[in-house]
Amino acid sequence: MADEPISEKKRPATLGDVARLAGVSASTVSRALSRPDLVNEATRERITWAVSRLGYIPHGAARALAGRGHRAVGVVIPSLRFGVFAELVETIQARLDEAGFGILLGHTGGDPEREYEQARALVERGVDALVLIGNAQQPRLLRLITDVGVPVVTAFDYDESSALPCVGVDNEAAGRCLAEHLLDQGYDEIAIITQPTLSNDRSGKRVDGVASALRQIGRAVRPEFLIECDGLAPSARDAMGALLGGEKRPRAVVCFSDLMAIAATAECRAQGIAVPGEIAIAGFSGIGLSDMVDPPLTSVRIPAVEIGDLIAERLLAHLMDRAAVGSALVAHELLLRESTGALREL
Amino acid sequence: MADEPISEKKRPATLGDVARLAGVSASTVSRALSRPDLVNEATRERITWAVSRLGYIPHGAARALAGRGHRAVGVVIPSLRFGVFAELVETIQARLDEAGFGILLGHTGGDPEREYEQARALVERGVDALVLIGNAQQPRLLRLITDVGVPVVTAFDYDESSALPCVGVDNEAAGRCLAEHLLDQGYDEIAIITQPTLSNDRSGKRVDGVASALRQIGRAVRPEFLIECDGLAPSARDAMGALLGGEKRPRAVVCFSDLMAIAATAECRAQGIAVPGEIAIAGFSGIGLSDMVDPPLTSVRIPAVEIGDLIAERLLAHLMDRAAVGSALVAHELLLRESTGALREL
DNA sequence: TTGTATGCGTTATCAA
DNA sequence: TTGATAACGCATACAA
Repeated sequence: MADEPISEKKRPATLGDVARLAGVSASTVSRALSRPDLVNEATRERITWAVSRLGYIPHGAARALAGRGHRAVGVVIPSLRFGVFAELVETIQARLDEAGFGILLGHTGGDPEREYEQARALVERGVDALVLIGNAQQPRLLRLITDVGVPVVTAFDYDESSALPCVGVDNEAAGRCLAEHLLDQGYDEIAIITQPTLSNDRSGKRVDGVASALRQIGRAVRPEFLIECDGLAPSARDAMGALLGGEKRPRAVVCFSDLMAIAATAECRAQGIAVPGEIAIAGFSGIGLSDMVDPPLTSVRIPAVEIGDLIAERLLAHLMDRAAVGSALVAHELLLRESTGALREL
Repeated sequence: MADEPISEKKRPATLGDVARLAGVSASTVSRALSRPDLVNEATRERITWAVSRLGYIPHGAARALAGRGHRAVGVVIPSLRFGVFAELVETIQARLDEAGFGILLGHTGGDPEREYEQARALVERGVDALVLIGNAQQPRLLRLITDVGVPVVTAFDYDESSALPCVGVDNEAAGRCLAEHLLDQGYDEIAIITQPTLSNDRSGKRVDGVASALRQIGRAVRPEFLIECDGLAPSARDAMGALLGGEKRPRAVVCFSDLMAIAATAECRAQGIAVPGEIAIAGFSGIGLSDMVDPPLTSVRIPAVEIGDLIAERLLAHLMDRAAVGSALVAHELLLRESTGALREL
C-alpha cells in the first residue's frame, strides 16, 4: 500500500512490466497467459502473482494487431426497440461471450443507407464477423463484404437464393399460414399493418404470403388495406384508425409485430369495436406479452433465441475452426389465441 | 477489372498500399485522412482516389495502438429484454455514433459477479469509457475502475453519495410518489412485485420509497406483500397468483416494471378480479405499451432516452474535451391512468 | 507541405 | 522451457 508510488496508476501495466516483476521475458509472460501448459509450473506461478500484483490487463488492440483477431463480431439491427432484435442481440452476445468474443452494435432505424454505414464502421473497428438482418442488403454493402472478406450471417429471413448465409424463418410461408388461419375462421377481408416494405424484406415477403393465401380463394389484398407505419405503437394505432375510418372495413387485421397488434387492439377498444367479435387482430413475433393482453393475441412466433443461438454457433465454428457457414431454416409457429377467435355469428 | 490479380483480395489494403499507389509517404496519407486541411489539394485528391481505388479501410486496432484511443465505450446492462435498457443502449449508441464512437455490450442477467466480469472484459477490449446500471457496484469492480482509470457513468439511479458519477432518477422518491398516489386513491394495503432487491439497488430504493409513504400513515409493507421474481412476465404472473392466493389480499400492487404489471393484470383477469375495481395495479418505466393495454396502466415513467442522451453527452465531453463528468438527476413522471382509478365503492 | 523515424503492446518464429 | 527479435498498421514528433 504505502510503498506504492502515489501517482503510478496513470499508465496501465503492460506485459513488459509483468515480465520485469516476475523476472522473466515478455514472451514467457505472453505464453503463460495464452497457453499455460507450455510454461514451467514455478515460473507460471511467479507470473500469475505478478499479474495480479500489477492488476495487469491485456491490451486488446495490441493483441488484435499482433494477429490474434479482434475477438468481436458486429451486429447491425434496425432498432433495439423491437423485442425480437433485443432478444437476438442478447442471445448472440451471451453465446459469443462464452468463447471470449464481444459484440459491437449498430442501429439502422430501418434505413439501408445507415445499414451500409454502420456495417462499414464496424468493419473498420475490426470485427471478425458481421450479423445483419434480412436478405435485402444494398449491392455496395455486399461488395464491401466480399472486398474485406468478412464472414457474415443474416438473421430472421431464410432465403435459399440469398447471397449471404442466413438463419431465419420462411416469411412468405409465415404470412400465408397466418392468413390461411384467418380465412379458415371466416375472415375474408384481410388488412395489413406493416413497417415499410421497401426497406424491410421480411415484411415484404409476409405481405406476399398473405396475398398468396388470398389468391387461393380468388381474392387479393385491397390497396387501401395495406398500410405502412414506422412500427411503433402510436403510428400503428393511427394506422388502425385509418382502417376503421375507411369506406369499407376489414374483417381481420394482420400486424407484422405484436407491438403494432396491441396498439391496433387499443384503437378498436377505444372505438368500441369488439375484438375478435367484429374484427380479428393478429400479430407477429410472439413476444412474451402477447398472451398477457386482452384479448390474448394470435401471433406467428419468430424464434429469435433459436436464431441467435444458431448464428452464434455458426459464427464460432467458423471463427474458431474455420468451418464453412451455411444457412438454416427455422420453423415459425402459429400461436392461436383469442384475438382471432371464431367470427361472431351476425 | 481484368487487370486485377485474381486472388489479391485476401490481404486488406493498408496505409502503405495507398501511399504507394498515390506516390506519397504513409504519413501523408495518414494526415490526409485525419486532418485533410494539412495536406495539399492535389495530393489529397490523389490520395482519396487511391483510397477508393483500393477500398482501403483503416485498421481500428492499429489506430488504437498508435494512441488514438479505441473510440468505443462499453455498456453493461442486466438484460436487453427489459425495454428501458434497450432504449438506453440504443440512445447511447446513436449519440456516440455521431462522434465516431462504437459501443460494446455486456449482459449481467442481474448478477453482480457477471457485472464485474463483463466490465472487465470490456476494459480488456479497450473501451474508452464504461456505462453501468445503478449504484451498487461490487467493491472489486470499483477498484478495477480506479485502477485502470477508465471513466464511468452509471445510469438510472441518482444517488448523491455515489462513488461514480450517475445519471438517473431518485428511485426512492419515485416509489414514494407512486405509493402516495395509491394511498390518495384509498388503497391502503399495498403489495410489491419486484426483481431481487439484493442485486438491484433501484428496486431496493423503490421499496424504501413505498415503505416510507406507508410509514407516513402509520403503516408498513407486510412481509408477505413483498414478492420477488425474475422480472419476466411468467414469474410476475405467478407472483400475482401468490398474492391473490394469500390469506389477506392487497388492495393495490406496485410492480417495478410495466411488463410485470401487465402480467399481474393478466392474472387478475384470469381470476375474474376487477382492475382497478378490486385491486389497483401500477407499473414502472412507462414503456410505449402501457397506455395501450386494458386497463391503461398507471406507471412511473423513467426517461431512458433522456438519461441516455445525458450520459452520451457527458461521455463525449470527457472523451473529446477532457471535461469532468458529473452526476445529473432527471425527473421521473407519474403517469396516471385507469389501472389505479378510484377504488370502487363497496 | 511532405517524408523519416520511432513507438504503441502483443504474438509468433526462431534459437538457445 | 525460455528468450531475443521481428512483425502487425498506424500516428506522431521531428526533420527536410
